[in-house]
Amino acid sequence: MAEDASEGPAGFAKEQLKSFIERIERLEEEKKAIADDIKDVFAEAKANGFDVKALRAILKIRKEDAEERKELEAIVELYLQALGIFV
Amino acid sequence: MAEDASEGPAGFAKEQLKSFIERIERLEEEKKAIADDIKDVFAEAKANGFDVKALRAILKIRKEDAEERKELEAIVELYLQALGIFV
Amino acid sequence: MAEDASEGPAGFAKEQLKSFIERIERLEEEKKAIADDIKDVFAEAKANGFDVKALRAILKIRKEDAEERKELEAIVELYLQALGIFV
Amino acid sequence: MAEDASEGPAGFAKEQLKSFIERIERLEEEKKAIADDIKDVFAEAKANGFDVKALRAILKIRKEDAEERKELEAIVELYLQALGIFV
DNA sequence: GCTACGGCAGTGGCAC
DNA sequence: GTGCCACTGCCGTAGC
Repeated sequence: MAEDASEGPAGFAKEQLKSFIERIERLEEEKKAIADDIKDVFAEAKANGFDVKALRAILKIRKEDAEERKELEAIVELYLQALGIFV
Repeated sequence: MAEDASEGPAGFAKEQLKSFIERIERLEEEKKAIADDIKDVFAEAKANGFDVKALRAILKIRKEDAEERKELEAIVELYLQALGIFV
Repeated sequence: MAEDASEGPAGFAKEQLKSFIERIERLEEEKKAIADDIKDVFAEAKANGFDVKALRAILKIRKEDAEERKELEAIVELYLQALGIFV
Repeated sequence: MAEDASEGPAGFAKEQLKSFIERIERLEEEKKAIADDIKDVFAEAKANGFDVKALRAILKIRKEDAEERKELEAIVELYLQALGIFV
């Protein structure tokens, strides 16, 4: 037989391609489901009288604080390394 | 005491707010984890010689097809219901 | 003469197109020149014993602080508006 | 006095550091201003009926051509130099 | 050369 | 029904 079992007439791994496509599509479905869940939570919060825009602002600030903290730790680490020669 | 135990001095349900915030943050973490997984799959596909841009194009086409199909089904359903009155 | 002097046989404003293209190319050159200047400054700093990575970290933090400050002002404004009914 | 007047207690040239940071921030502002100008030109072109995507494609092609030409010239130059030994 | 990041454009949902 | 805002995906740029 002239060709590898894993490759079709087109000369590439058709099954592998199919697999990648399907894995991604599956993951994207999951991602979308979670995005929908998030929407639901906002809707529920709103139904309980919370201001969605304000909630978003809070989430944003908390996210940025967390990131900034990580960055700060990184830069401290960086400085410590830079100073390491003197320690 | 004039106010409900679930409400603090600020006059709103602090615990409830906290709950909403945390639920959303948790979901966003999950979403991000999946996004990372998708990235990994693309990377793996690339490592296996596939063109990522082409993969994206395929995914896009399939997605559009799926949506068109859903729309078609929806409209067919609508017609069937409309006809149902007479059937 | 059947056609406007500003339009060629292709039916659109060739000169105008040329003008847009050249304006953008000129601006992109300027942009690149500045990017190169920035690179030079980093190189100079490095030659003076500064850690480029640390410089970048500082710049990033300063940039984010400035942005965050703007956002904070925006959210304060938001709150003030929300409270406006009580003022 | 053990240390240079230009260095503070921290043992490095604080003023120099400040200078580098500010020079870079200034240049980045200029760069951003130009990027905004470019945006404006695209917007203007669009308002005049041009397809922005097509404009970008043209710019890309011209840029690649220019780069290829430069590379070609560089290699020709290299050859000429190599041959120069024997000429 | 590849990877990661940031900015921009297009799309969809929400409020008015 | 229209306009506005947020989200996602895409592209070009910058760093390792």
